[in-house]
Amino acid sequence: MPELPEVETIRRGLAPLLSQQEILSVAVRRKDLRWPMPKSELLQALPGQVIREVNRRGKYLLMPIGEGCMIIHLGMSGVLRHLAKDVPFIKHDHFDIAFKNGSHLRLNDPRRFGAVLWTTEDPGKHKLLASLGPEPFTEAFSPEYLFKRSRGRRVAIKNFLMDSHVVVGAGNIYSAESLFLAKINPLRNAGDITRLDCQRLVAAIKNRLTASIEQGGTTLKDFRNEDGKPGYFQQSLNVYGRAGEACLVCAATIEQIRLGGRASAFCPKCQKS
DNA sequence: CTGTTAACCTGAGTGC
DNA sequence: TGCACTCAGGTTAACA
Repeated sequence: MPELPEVETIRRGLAPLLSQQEILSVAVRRKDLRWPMPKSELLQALPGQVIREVNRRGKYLLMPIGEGCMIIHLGMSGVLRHLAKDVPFIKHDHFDIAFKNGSHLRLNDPRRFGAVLWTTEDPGKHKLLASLGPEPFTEAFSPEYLFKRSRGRRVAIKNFLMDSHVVVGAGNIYSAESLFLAKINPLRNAGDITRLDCQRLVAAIKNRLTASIEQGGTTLKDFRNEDGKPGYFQQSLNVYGRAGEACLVCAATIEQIRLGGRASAFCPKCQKS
């Protein structure tokens, strides 16, 4: 479900709500999501502590607590909500933190592709985070970086952009939307992208991610922020989910193909090459 | 190392 | 109603 803008939306919403709130208790309601949840560590380490910050690395939320750091990933269907008071558990509520002030932080994840992890080391050194590519809003994600990184690669540019080891945060929606804005065909070989293409692409990715964050993310079906509210960026989508409809720029019919197993929509006229 | 595919899982939608 | 099938915002692991 969530790509970078949705995770960032949740991060910004949660940060002020959780600051200064002392943790009363923790509920780990099943053994594992994508990976086992470290139940005994969480139950031992969290109560009595405060979530000092809510940070983000790619699509991972990082919450330093006491001597360690909780890492949460929402997978495809995860929803992390802040509940002002006690609310009964519903189906697929897998993890819950109760605060002393009566509020809760609760993770619901039907498909269970998400994760709740715990580390006492630098979270950046965690196995899952250590090899991630640069954050899209940093200078490290530059046209030159993308150009060098893509040399010799024969994967389609869309799959290349969706690889979190190249750049974090661009999933199926925003890779497609960014390629549209940059006027690049998603089928192009990554290795054939020119320096000029890289300039356009890097600018397009930063632009689309920023615009979506400003709209509170994209709600296709079930994305909700920490407060239970949907995002509005779906109104700004140009190609994702619009196969068969008219391009908003040139009126050509949006096409859809499958790339790396994912539906990939593009405008055959605006994105010829 | 590169590239491709299957796998993890539930739920919603579609067609018969 | 029910069944079979497809698809969905992510990412890793296994394979050629």
